[in-house]
Amino acid sequence: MKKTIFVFSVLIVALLVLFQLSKYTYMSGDISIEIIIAIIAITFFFIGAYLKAKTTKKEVDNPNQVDYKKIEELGISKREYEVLVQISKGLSNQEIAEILFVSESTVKTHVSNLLIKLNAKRRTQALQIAKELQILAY
Amino acid sequence: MKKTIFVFSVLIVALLVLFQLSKYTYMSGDISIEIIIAIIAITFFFIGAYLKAKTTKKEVDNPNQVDYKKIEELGISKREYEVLVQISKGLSNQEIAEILFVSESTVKTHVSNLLIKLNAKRRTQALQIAKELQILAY
DNA sequence: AATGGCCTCATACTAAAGTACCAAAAGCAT
DNA sequence: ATGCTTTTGGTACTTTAGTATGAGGCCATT
Repeated sequence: MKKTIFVFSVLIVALLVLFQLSKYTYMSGDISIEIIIAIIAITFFFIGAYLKAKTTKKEVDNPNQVDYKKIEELGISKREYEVLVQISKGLSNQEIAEILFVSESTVKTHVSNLLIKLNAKRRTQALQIAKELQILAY
Repeated sequence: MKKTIFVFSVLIVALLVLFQLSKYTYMSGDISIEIIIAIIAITFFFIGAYLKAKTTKKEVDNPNQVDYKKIEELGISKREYEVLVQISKGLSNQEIAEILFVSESTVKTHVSNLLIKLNAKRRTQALQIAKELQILAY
C-alpha cells in the first residue's frame, strides 16, 4: 500500500514537471511540439508497462514460491526438506541416498518423519500435500 | 508475431493522429496544451499497461494447462490418463481401484503401461515427467 | 555437564509398488 | 464379421517403500 502511494505521487510530480517543461521548451522554440508529445507518450507507455508488471508479478510468483514459514511450523528439518525436494524430482530412496551422501536407511528415516509431519501415507501424497501447502515449488 | 506487428502499426497511427490533433486543437485555441499532454499521457499509460498484460498472460496461463496433443502422441489412453491423475492426487493403487471401480490388478496394469509410455521407473518420476511435458495440471 | 534436537545408520519387519505374462471381454472401424 | 485397440483381470514374482525400534555422534542451549 505504501508503495502504491509512493508510485502515484511520483507519477503526479512527473506529470507536473512535464507540463512545465513543455511550456518552457515550446515558448523558447528550441524543441517542436511533436517531440515533446512523443517523449511524453513513450514515457507513460513504459510507466504503464512497468506498473502493470509490478502488480501482476505477485500473482505470477505466488504459486511458484516456497513458504518457508510453513516448513518451520511443520517442524520439517533442513535434511528432511532436502529429501522432500529429491522425492519431488521422482527419485528413489537409493538414488536420494547417493545424492545426499548418506545410506538408504537414513533416507528412509527422513521419509518416515516427513510422512508423519505432512500427515501423508505415501510419498506421492506427501508431494500433493506439500504443493498444496506451498512448501514445494512446481 | 503477426499480432506484434499489428499492435505496433496501430500505435504509430495513433501517435500520428495525436500529432495532428494536437496541432489543430492548439492552433484553434479550443483546448489548452496541458489537457492534450494529459490525454496523451493517460492514453499511452494504458496502452503500455495493456501490452504488458498481453505479453505476460501467456506465461501465467501456460504452465497450468494440459497439452492433450502430447498425451495422444505418447499413446496414453483415457483410462491410463485417469489413473495418472489419481496418482498425482497421492492415491495408492488400491484407492485408485476403488475410485475407478476396477480391481487393483487393472490399476497396476495401467500404471505399468504409463511408466513405459512416460519412460519412468517410478510413479513419482512419472509425475515429474508428466508435469514437465505439461500433461498434468498443477 | 546435561539436555534436547538433529543426523546418522542398522536390523527386521510389513506393506505397497512394479514386472512379466497371459487371457478374455468390450468397443470400434473397415 | 474380422481385426485392432482398450480395458479388464489374474497369478506369481521381484523390488521399493515404509514402520518400528534402538543407538551413537554432533552441536547448541541451559
